[in-house]
Amino acid sequence: MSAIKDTRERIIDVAKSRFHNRSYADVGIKEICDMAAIQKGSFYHFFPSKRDLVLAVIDEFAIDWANGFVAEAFDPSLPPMERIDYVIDAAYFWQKSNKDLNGHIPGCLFGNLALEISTQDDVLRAKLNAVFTTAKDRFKDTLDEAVEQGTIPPLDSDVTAEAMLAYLEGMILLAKAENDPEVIYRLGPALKTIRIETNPH
Amino acid sequence: MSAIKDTRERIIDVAKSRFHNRSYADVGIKEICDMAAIQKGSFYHFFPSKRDLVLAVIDEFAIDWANGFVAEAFDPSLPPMERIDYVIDAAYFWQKSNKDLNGHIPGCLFGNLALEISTQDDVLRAKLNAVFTTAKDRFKDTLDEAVEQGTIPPLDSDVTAEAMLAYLEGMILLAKAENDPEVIYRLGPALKTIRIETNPH
DNA sequence: CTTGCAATAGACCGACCGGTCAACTAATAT
DNA sequence: ATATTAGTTGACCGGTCGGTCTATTGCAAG
Repeated sequence: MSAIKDTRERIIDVAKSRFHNRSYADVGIKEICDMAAIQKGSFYHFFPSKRDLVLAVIDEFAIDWANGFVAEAFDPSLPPMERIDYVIDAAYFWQKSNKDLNGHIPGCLFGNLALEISTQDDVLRAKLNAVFTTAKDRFKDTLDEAVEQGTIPPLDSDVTAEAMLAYLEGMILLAKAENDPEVIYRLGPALKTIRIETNPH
Repeated sequence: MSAIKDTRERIIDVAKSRFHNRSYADVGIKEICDMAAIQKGSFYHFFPSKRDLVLAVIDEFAIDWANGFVAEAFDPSLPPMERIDYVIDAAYFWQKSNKDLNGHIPGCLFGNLALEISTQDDVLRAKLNAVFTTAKDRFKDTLDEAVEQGTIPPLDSDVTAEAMLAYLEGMILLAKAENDPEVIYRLGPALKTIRIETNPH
């Protein structure tokens, strides 16, 4: 209601962009407090620990993502396989605009965190994994629909969806290493050609 | 020559496995010194900074890798496309054996570091990117050979090679998030089906 | 034997880390 | 009007961070 955003929300906003553009370990509580213009006491009033903050950040970002370009890209009014092209476009523009703003490709927050802390915190790892599973399911639904409509031959939609997600994350990883969003445009077209056949047994 | 390894080498060995299994930020100089059974003075005699250490670790690991399973997988005596299957096998066994040892999939050191520090250190980023370029070239040579032998139709071997590398890194990322090497087996078969056509213009 | 330098030891540094705490203020419910 | 609680302040904590420095050792060349 007020012009000044809720403190908790402000903390998460600040942390979200910083974790995304740098890393979990590199961003300290002090910095987050300064940028959110609050004191440490307030921070620890809302979050018992830094770990609880990143948990909340993952939740919030997953919601942003689902309501943002994922909702657009997986628009049911588009033909199924066109949605997948849309995912590439969305990823490209997102990374590119971020680079234009601050000179660097941030990559995917979930991918970044997964590689940084999966071996160190199993709860965090499981949470990230759940986000990936949700993303995979969007691909799977799309593939199932495409098969139903006869756009593509039947396949193992679940595993193919996972493969597509892997490819997407891999592209973003290489784009980040090269600091060049064009990688996504260059490699993007292959995304919808990935296929894993149904395993007969 | 001596039974006790050279100090510098011991530092790198210790750092290599720790950076790989945890993260750059999470592993401190003190810990590395303790595990290598040396004092800080010795460490800073060989490395001006932690950053210089990780630079050296990347070099060493790239050599290990090239001489290790990369050399095996891209064995010229194998039919080209079989080499690509071998890459999957090698990645699977490497991740699996590491999990059996310490309970966690470490992922790819280069991918881990790329996502952790690409936005924070451009020199490190460029070095990691160079490692990826080298890896891509192995795929490219293999594809060119396959085309030459008529095993596969002509394609854009350079971009396809990059796409294969992206997919490989993406698989490993998801496997780490799931902490399950089977992801690599499940998704692996699609690697050699990735194709990007030559762009006519 | 001595000179010189690479290698090592280990105490030390200021800065910063995540986190705590007691005191205070503002809003709300009765 | 009062009691209760949510929110906030900012000083403070022990520990660890990457890194420095001086002193000492071991070895090798002259």
